[in-house]
Amino acid sequence: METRYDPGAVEARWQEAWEAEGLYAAHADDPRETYVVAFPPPNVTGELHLGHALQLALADTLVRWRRMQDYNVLFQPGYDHAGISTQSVVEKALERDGLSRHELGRAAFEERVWEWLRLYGGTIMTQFRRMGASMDYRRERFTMDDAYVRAVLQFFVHLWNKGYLYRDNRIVNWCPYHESALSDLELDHVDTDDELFSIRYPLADGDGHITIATVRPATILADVAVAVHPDDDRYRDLVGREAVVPFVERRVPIIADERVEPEFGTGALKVTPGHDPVDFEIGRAHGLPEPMVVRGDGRMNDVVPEVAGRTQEEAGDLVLAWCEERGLLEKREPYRHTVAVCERCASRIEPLISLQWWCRMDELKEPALAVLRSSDVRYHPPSQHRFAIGSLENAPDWNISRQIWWGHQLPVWYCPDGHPTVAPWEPDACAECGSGELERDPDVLDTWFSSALWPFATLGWPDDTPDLRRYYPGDFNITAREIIRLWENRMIFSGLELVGDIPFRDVIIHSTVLAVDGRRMSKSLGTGIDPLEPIDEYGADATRYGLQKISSTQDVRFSYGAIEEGRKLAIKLWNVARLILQNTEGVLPALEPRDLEERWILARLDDARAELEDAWGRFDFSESTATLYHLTFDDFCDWYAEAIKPRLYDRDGAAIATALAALEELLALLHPVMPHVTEEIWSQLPDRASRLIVSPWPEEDVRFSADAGALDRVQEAAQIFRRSGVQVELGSDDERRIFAAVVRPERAQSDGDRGAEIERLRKEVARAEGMLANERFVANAPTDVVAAEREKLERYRSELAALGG
RNA sequence: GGGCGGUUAGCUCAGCUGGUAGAGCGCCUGCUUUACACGCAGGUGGCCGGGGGUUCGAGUCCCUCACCGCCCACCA
Repeated sequence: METRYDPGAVEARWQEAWEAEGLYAAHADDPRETYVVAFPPPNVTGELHLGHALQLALADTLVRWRRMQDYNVLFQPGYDHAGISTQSVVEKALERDGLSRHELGRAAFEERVWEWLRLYGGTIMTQFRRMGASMDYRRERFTMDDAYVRAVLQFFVHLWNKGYLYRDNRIVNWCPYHESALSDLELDHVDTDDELFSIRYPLADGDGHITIATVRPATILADVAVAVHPDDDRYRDLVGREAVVPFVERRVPIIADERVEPEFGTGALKVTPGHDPVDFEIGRAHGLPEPMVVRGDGRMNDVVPEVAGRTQEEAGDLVLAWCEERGLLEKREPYRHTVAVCERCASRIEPLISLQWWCRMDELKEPALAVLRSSDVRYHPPSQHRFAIGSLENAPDWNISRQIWWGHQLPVWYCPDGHPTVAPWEPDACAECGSGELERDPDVLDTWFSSALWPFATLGWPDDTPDLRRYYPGDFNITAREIIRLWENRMIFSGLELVGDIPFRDVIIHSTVLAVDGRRMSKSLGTGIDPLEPIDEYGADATRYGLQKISSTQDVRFSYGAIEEGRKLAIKLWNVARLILQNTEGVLPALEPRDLEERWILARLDDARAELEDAWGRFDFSESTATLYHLTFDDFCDWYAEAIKPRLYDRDGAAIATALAALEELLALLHPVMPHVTEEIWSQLPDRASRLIVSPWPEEDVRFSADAGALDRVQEAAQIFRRSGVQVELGSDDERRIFAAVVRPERAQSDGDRGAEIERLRKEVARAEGMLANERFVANAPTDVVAAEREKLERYRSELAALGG
């Protein structure tokens, strides 16, 4: 065995070996109970970031634990085509060659994306392997696989047949560069210096005016109303009258709406439903028209001929000049505010009205709400469960169409009269008028539309496959908090709708890893950390351990300290294995554990196994890492290994046999978290080390932490040591100290320590006496609490007596 | 503005159903020759954010205030 542990070499070797041996392979005909994880497919163009690393560390630990418990585990990897994200990456690559997708055309562009993916896509799977993720890599799935595309289109057809889909004009976040609608999550918000203009709209009947404020004077051309707050006394008598929009000189109503913020500007809002989300809502509520003056490329359309084709700045200047000439420009002032921009290209978002496909949520969400309310599907932690229910209850209709090229093109064809025909493949004729002239809808589906099918489309749905029958529903899913509404809830309702069952029972919402200074990790802030750095520096095992240790709370600061601790743990394990293995020679006879420390460590390992099962069952990784750390350092290395060292040197057969068995068990418990180092050590153990023990539990079983009777026996032993002048401390269940007293009598305390111990016991006795003397305590506290206190007092007194205090 | 979470040792954080505080790192002291200095033994260090309440008893439950953060929605 190497003197020093070198994670890099060991990890690379085992990752290769495991996969070559097919250890991760899942088989539908394997009769053992299944354990299935629906793991978030990363973007196909993505690279490993801390979110992935954390998800992998947690999921892979659970998966390995169950695999060791003889489950038929399915841990399936895959990629998401990530529509806008991928398209943007490829477009940027094209730009470097001086090309745009519009020059290429749709078909050629799609071919470029595929080509790009063949060349550069998929690096993240290599990085998953470096984390030691035990996925069945042969089963890699992609949301653009032929089979998957079929599932997506089938989903659309299904929703259409159920009457859930409709088309409607809605205001969308429009990126003028990508010429596409963006979801709210594809936006960044940046502080921007603008100008705020106060402009007078003359009243149509008679004198006077009403002054509005705007930063986008060009959109004045599309105004259809002026709105004020219904409780705003300043304008109360103006409501119901009309104002004249400058430049276009159109008469528009003055209306009252609660969405107007009276405090802002003059308290009067120009209503532009075509170019502002709030205005759109107001417009809909008041039945206003929805004209638009800005085109998809951000320039002015020809609705107002004077500005046709101009930029918004130019058009705005013309409008302002017009107002100024007529004395309508009341004020212009610097104004700093946040502006939504495209997160890919930083273009300023243009709210535009666009004809979109929508999915009604009212009926679809009910079954999902039912399984959440009944906790058939549970989010962890519970606060996220409540959040998931709340956000599903309030889920608005789902905009499922996107105006980009990379993705699943809508399975909708239009005849010249505009009748839509929905079919999973190209129909021969319009379903409504029979026309054979059909043109496919150019839009593609929202990326999350296909993601919603992930747990079952990856198993072959819509076909009734052996995989689907065997591995659905799954066990758990793990993801980040902000994905709940986008993905989790949608997987649940689509699983119920299409397959008739929940996709998984548990959803683990892991902590958000913040930068060391407590801010969010982001590339733009320069606060991001590449998980490959700690993997290179400390090893994958250490990184897995460190990430789990810090994964308990909602937000957690990244810390190398936790990973450093993981490295220490791996090294410690390595060294204690060296101690045992270096002193093991030849074939050993099967032996019984003989001495107290041997039975003690086996008991500890047994208890630890139960503790881990409990902690992992509750997805409490903070507790599981703490258990493993203390088991290894304190119990196994500091006490047990130190105690048996002399007998190992003497080649004591029983000591060696037990040590090997105990080591093997320790490795098994650590393996789910630190697979590489444990596997490396395990591979060097003599065959079937655990079989060296005939019976780990002799009749005179001593299980300190589990068995109160055993504690009594240890107490007796301790009394004997005391009589021979050895000081021991019997805390209520401080087994390590008992153990120390029993097996290491040479560590007797000095007289000074003894004085301190007497002092401590006196304080304890005084405290217990005080509590028991308190009549209200005795009367009101639960009887077992009082009894426990009496017991403690008894014990402290006897220990004090034994010390001569 | 809405939702959620945090505030415990110098730092990063544990503290399960209430019984007067723990870990790792750091720091201090002492230990280097048959696993490990990437180590061992021991030690220093905390009015558990402020205030109020419930209780015999509150880091733990309730209310409130103050900061900090995350997510979502955002003022034309």
